Amino acid sequence: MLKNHIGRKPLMFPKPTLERLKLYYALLLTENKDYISSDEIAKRLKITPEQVRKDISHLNITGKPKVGYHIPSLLGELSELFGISVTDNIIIVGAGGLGSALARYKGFEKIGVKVVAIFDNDSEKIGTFVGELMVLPLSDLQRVVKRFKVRIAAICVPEESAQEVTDLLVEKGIKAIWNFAPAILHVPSGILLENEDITRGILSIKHMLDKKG
Amino acid sequence: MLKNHIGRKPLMFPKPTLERLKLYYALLLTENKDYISSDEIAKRLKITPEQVRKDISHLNITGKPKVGYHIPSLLGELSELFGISVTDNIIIVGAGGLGSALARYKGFEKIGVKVVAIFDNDSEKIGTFVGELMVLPLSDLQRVVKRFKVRIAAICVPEESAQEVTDLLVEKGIKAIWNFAPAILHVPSGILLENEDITRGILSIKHMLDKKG
DNA sequence: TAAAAATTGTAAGAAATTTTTCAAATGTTG
DNA sequence: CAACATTTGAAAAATTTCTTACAATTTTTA
Repeated sequence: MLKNHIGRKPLMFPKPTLERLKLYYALLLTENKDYISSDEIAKRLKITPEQVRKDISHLNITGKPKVGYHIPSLLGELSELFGISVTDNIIIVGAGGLGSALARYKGFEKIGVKVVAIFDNDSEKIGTFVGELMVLPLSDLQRVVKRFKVRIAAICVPEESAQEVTDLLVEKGIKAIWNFAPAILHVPSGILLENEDITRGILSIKHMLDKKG
Repeated sequence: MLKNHIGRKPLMFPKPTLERLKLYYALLLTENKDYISSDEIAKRLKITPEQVRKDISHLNITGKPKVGYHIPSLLGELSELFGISVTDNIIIVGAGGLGSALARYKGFEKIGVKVVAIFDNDSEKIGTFVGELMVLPLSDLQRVVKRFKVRIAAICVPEESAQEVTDLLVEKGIKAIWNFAPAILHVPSGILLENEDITRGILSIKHMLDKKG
């Protein structure tokens, strides 16, 4: 359980519930009906409707028997839960293939995320453009973080410099590290670390393909 | 629990355990000592040593009191568990920013994954090179899948064509879909689907930053 | 309007996972 | 070599998460 201070509702979410709530959010975004039943969400996501109802029961929302849940309300609750209504300015460190792809990613807007800068150490890359953004040297980091009130940084540098970059970011006031490097990073307590190592996904696939169906 | 047929050991893994085992694998890859204790693994990954021991107890390996676990053996067990010793030829569909970045990703080799082709529909892109690979039209799909015995395909196309591409891939004999599109995909039973939607990671960050630390 | 059907909400029970505890084994030190 | 410290391994307890079961509510239909 993740505890939460403010009142209103219990506001404690089992971690697995939180993961599923993200899926509901993604699903509902593409839905253009007004109402949806737990049964339908369940079928689409291959889980049980009871599970869906239980998850949703954590939110400040209530469904209508025989009709289902009001999708805009559900989306509203989930937006609030995930802080989507507040736009976060984020920065990307590392303008290689992954960093550039991330900088151009179209999906950020609808979840309240805006990439305000991309950094690199390589003087060949500095000054070139990735989409609309000019690649900046790390010496501009402090200025940008202050100016745009950046709390989140994505790390897209090679494994060997990931820790170094992390330390620098934390020093400059970054509060959350979104790590795309295949490295185990260390952060001071109070700093959030989210690992996005893509090899994990394919390890699951390989495991399942070989060991099961 | 994920059940498994072949004997030797119980070979059933709680899903959370499996996730942590991947982390151990990543951690141990960068380690060059001979032995490591549950305590050290735990400290690095910010979990408890008991948890680590319990996880490792699922494997066909046993630690030495006062010394710890033999790292090469542990790596060997984990490699086998995740099928890393067997190389999988995978293909990428979608030669945009993300697809290209993925095709150039260096980390695949050490987990037994090789990208053998990248596809796109856009005639502007077909024939251009991404690293060493020429972008191919989807009409070449069948040939490549057969020729390289491809079981896994990564989907890096826009949301709106993701389902269509999925259907095509399944039809051509692909057994596992690694989905990078921000879409809820449907696959026939027996086909594995692994979602890698990167927005999920940052939703977690936004939630935690606002609601807690 | 009353009965029927569909759907939510929740409490209780079951299952899965994590934490606690502690005995057994193996090095290490005096 | 004996006492001690460290570390594993495994059983038991506690906690968390999921499933089951069913009552309550609302719409539909006759």
